[in-house]
Amino acid sequence: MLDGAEAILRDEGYGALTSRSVAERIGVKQRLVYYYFATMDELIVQTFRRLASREVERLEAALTGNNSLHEVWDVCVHTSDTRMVSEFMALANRMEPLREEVVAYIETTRRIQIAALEQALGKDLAARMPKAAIAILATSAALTLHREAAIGITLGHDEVMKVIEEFIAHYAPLKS
Amino acid sequence: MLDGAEAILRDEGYGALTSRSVAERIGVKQRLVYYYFATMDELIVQTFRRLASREVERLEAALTGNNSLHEVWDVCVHTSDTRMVSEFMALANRMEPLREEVVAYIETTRRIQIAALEQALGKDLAARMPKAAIAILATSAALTLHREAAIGITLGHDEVMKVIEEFIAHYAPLKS
DNA sequence: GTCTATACATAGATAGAC
DNA sequence: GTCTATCTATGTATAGAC
Repeated sequence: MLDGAEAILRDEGYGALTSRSVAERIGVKQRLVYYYFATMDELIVQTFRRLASREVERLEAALTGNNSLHEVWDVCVHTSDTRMVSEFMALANRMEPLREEVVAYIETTRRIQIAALEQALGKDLAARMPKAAIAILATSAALTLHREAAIGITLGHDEVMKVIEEFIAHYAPLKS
Repeated sequence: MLDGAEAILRDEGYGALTSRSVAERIGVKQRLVYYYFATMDELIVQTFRRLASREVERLEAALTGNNSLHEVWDVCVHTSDTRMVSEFMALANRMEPLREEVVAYIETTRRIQIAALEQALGKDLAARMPKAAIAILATSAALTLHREAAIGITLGHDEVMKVIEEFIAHYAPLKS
């Protein structure tokens, strides 16, 4: 059921996420949704909770690697869940219980990204730029690229990816 | 009526934008919305069109100034419409006529931002970084800051604003 | 132009049989 | 656990009076 909810959010956005659409997606009747979840809000929160913990796990695993910065960046970019996080952020504006979880999730991922930068950059020259700023610049750009690509915009996309990847390659040369 | 639609999008998101909510907002009956607009989609497209042309005008005016980069950045940050552009992007995913207009709008604003960077940076060292990349990094971060602030996140916000403002101040010293 | 009234679809949620 | 059936609220959109 959570799988169905995720699929709908990813493919059609939260406007299409209804008890009926979830039920149809997984081949059961609408009533069953309310057997497992008291309200739609609860289904949404639990869907987010599962997605968020899965993402945090991926990021934490990437952080332990030998090339943590590359791996963390890879997780940030090659996730088809970017669209979903965007949907959850929109929902969070008017669902208090979800809001708290989204806030906690974003702060956690940001801290992991900052940790990866600190490991990679050390006391290098790049230390002039606060790690938090680099993390926000890079992840914001990744989000924008996904959102824009979804509606057919590509202007400048190659350039910004190149800049970020060269930055990473420069300050965190690959170890084997 | 367009004012009412904007207010709702800004305050409550597109999920709350209905013919009834617009009518109530401006103190008329729901039927009147369909006197002025054939469908809700048409109201949405026209609301976006007005907002977009207003933004483009502001950006173009900023571009002609003596400190164009500062002014363009100022327009990008000090617009309470960031939230709305976000809502329109979400809507564009499932409304073809709106999609085209949103694409055109974003490409236009990006070109203006790039023009401002070219004026300010000239053949400076910063030319190593493509202007399109700088534009995307900065505007994406501005969008993220607005969206996150709306749900109560501030982690790293001061740092990234400082980085961007110092970049601008460094490469485009203020002229009087 | 602005209104009352209403048709019709679909949303969330519940009752109760099997 | 899963179903059929249904209640109520709210959405888009239209008919037609004033």
